[in-house]
Amino acid sequence: MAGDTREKLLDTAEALFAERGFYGVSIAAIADELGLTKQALLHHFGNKEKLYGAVLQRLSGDFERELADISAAEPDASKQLKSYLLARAADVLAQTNRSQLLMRELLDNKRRAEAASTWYLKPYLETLTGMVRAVPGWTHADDAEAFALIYQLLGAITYFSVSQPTLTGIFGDEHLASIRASFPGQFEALVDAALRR
Amino acid sequence: MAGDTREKLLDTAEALFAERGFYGVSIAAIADELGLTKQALLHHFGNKEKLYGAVLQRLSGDFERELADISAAEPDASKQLKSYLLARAADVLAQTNRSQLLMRELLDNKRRAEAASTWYLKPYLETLTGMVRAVPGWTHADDAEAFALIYQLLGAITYFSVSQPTLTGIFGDEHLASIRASFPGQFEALVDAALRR
DNA sequence: GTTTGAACTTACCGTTCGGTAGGTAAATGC
DNA sequence: GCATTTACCTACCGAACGGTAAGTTCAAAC
Repeated sequence: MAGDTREKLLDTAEALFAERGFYGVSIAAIADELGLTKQALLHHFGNKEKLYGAVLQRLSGDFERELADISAAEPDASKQLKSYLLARAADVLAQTNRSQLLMRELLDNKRRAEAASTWYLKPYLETLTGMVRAVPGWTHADDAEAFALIYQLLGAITYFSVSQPTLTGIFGDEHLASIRASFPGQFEALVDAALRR
Repeated sequence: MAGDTREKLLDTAEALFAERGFYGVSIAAIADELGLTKQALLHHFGNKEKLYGAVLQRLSGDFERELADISAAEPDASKQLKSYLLARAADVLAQTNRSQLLMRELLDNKRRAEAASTWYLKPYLETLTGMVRAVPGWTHADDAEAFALIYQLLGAITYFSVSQPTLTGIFGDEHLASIRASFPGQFEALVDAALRR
């Protein structure tokens, strides 16, 4: 299978899994969206679980690459962390798909057999906690403290991202737009406040 | 149907919906867990969607009641907010079920027909933003700013809560226990830092 | 110019899904 | 004491599910 064919299949599968969840999408539905039969998809990925795994694996690769890029571009570890978090906040507001997919995976993976599929998060999280301990005032924090901080900040972003569709229903487009507009500034203030201790 | 029978049915349905999601649970599976046939469940709730709706409605009632209790017990609005957030953090770490269910609902409700089922969050969220504006330094914040703050703090809690099963897989029980232990303190520091501006 | 293998296809299969129809047995109302 | 309602049950139904089997088509390899 050509590389860009594969990308196209994964794009569609990723979008649908994000929107409806693993159990909410059939392979036939994904194939339909692509103009194929479900057997064509099964031919390429073996079964539904493997297709889902391929989607997650690509996502995790992109994730780590993004983090590595920022690490390479910015020597100051404290600024690395801050700029990474702000970049993620901006990214996640613009495109909610991947946040939703990751959130679904957090909710579901305990039940799926190959839990291995999510352990890829470990190096990513460890890189982040390493960055925390490079921040002045946090050099003596233990693993648990650094991790709790990271998770609280990632949570602040992700939760909002995931909620956006619902918030449109609750508040309407205009009000949500103004909330969105004030989000990055608020979040930056939160990051600054959290890191300064 | 007797009140406590209904509670028992809703308890089981809530636990399973939280664990597997709407599409991941069949009414037969819920009924099995209760020692009934699926037709008995359908008799009580009409259809699957209505059963799910009843679960959400009960949850939202409990939610608002909890918030009202704290408002009644504590006159200082600033302390109300803080103690509510800390109480939720403690609550959510102890029992992850309801966080998971709400998260799933955030992810799915856009697709389900009766979006009305989640708008119940609106008064709850408005009460919270009202509390924010009673905090010194936040009296002149606009709706959007207050809301963004609330969501960032709720997100910090909820994301961690939802992630716990996965984190056990990544880090093991012992390390997760130490993260859990440091979480409330970290979160209190985050709340203090966020409110002080 | 034949072989091979990838990219699909149609045709199924067994299972499970949500939901309906129609019944029974026990409690409740009058 | 009879009628009605409630709480279940068994027996189905059509549709959709994930997956297998067995081709067909077609381009590249040798």
